[in-house]
Amino acid sequence: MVPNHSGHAHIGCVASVPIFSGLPHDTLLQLAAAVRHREFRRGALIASYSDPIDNLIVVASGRLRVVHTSPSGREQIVREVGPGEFLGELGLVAAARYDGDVIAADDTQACMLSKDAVRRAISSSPEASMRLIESLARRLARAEQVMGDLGARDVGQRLAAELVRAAQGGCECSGRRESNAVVLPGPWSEMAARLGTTPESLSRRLRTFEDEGLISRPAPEAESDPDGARRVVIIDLERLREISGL
Amino acid sequence: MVPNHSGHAHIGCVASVPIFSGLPHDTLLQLAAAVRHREFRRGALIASYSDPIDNLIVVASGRLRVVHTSPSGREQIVREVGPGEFLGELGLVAAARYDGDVIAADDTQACMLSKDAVRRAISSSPEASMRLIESLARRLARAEQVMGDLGARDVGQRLAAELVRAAQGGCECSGRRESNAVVLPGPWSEMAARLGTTPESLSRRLRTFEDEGLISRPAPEAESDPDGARRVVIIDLERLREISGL
DNA sequence: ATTCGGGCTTGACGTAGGTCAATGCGTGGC
DNA sequence: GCCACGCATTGACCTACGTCAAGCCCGAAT
Repeated sequence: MVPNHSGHAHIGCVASVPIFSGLPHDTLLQLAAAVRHREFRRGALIASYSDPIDNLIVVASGRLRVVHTSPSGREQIVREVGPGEFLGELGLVAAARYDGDVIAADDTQACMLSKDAVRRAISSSPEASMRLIESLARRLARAEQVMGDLGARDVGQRLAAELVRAAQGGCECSGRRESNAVVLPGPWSEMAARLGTTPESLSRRLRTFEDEGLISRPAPEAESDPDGARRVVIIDLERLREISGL
Repeated sequence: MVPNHSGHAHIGCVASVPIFSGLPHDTLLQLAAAVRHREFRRGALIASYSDPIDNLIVVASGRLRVVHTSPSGREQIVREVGPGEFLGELGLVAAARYDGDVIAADDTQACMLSKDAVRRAISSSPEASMRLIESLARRLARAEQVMGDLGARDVGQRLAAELVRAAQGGCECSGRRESNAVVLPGPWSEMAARLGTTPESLSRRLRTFEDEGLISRPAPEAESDPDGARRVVIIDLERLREISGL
């Protein structure tokens, strides 16, 4: 959020993170002392599979992403981390390694917090602990949700589910909803990687939904987001919902 | 662990749970006061999809399981909870509902802890918070691992991965390893539901692995676990590992 | 013993969906 | 202006895998 106008400490950055908000001032100072502020350009590789996790990475602006790549080259997006969210929590509690590549989905500013500093901070503050727990619990719930989808539903159902989720704004990975239109960040291939399928299959399914009059995809109209933001307007939300299997 | 010889409070049950171990005695008492001890017979339904989550469920013995069922009837095991582990953590931080059915995978004894009591307990103890965080972080890591597998790997690779995981004892869902043999709890259909496939497909893949001399499945020999424990001996771990894609 | 049922295996079959390749379009570079 | 590149779309193909159905084995119940 705060650009690094190289002041002595990035307290602003740390303090603006939800899980640390409300921390006593001296604790914040301690934390800020252990911070390394970094910027990544879209597409940059932050960490690779099996790299040791030795920082809690908190994103200030932009988006990071954890991607699993199978031997055959297929990619599955496993986590997306937006402003105020974090990454690398496993390192806090154990010696661990990334089990996927971490890349910048957008130009991103992030704080690298040494795990010891974070451990100290959270064990000194029940509220911070609670917020961390909350964050993890939510993430876990979403992860298990996706597990279930990936394991038991076909592409059509997953896509439908993603669309209704996006339409309800309940989806971290979608942009704002305007009337009944949804704007997706990034290219379709990205959503394909989220849904565990290929761009081609996704394209076909979108087409059938369009043909069935469930959605429509207006031309970009040369407005809004300059870079690859796709828009889709939901026509028959109810039908989509029942396709997704509630 | 401790049977409920209806003493006034089940402190033993609560105290033996890792995330609460080391809690001060009075806090334990508070917790114990808010406990409901329950037993479930294998197959029993503890909670259904969309039921409100209003307890932290800690299993003392046995196994609980969360299953997602798709509209077409396919089932995906989303979580398995063994002794000392818990379920329902999302209820601690938000009004939430189960997004899958919770059933007893075995005869199970569990403690139902009111969320308020647990919240109080953990906010009074940094160590307890830390252990809870650790538990969630690990679970999340495993969940994301599975997400990646389900989304990007085929059944053969997933099976191979599961086998090497089991062989290394790193897998919660496998029994002990004896030499290079692994014993799986429950029927194959169960593992199929974990791997996001069907019993038939699993059977075929096991067969091809057997034909290729990577594993073998000895006859039950009328020993060990009475009920449906399957054993498989790993012959070529290295090859399995490379099939799984490291 | 006979029967029943549940889990496992196998076969045959159909299809969802992944792969490969060609085309079209829009954008940025030069 | 042109060219090149990235993304999307579409078609053709093929295979992994899910589905349905039959047979089998074994343990439990009658």
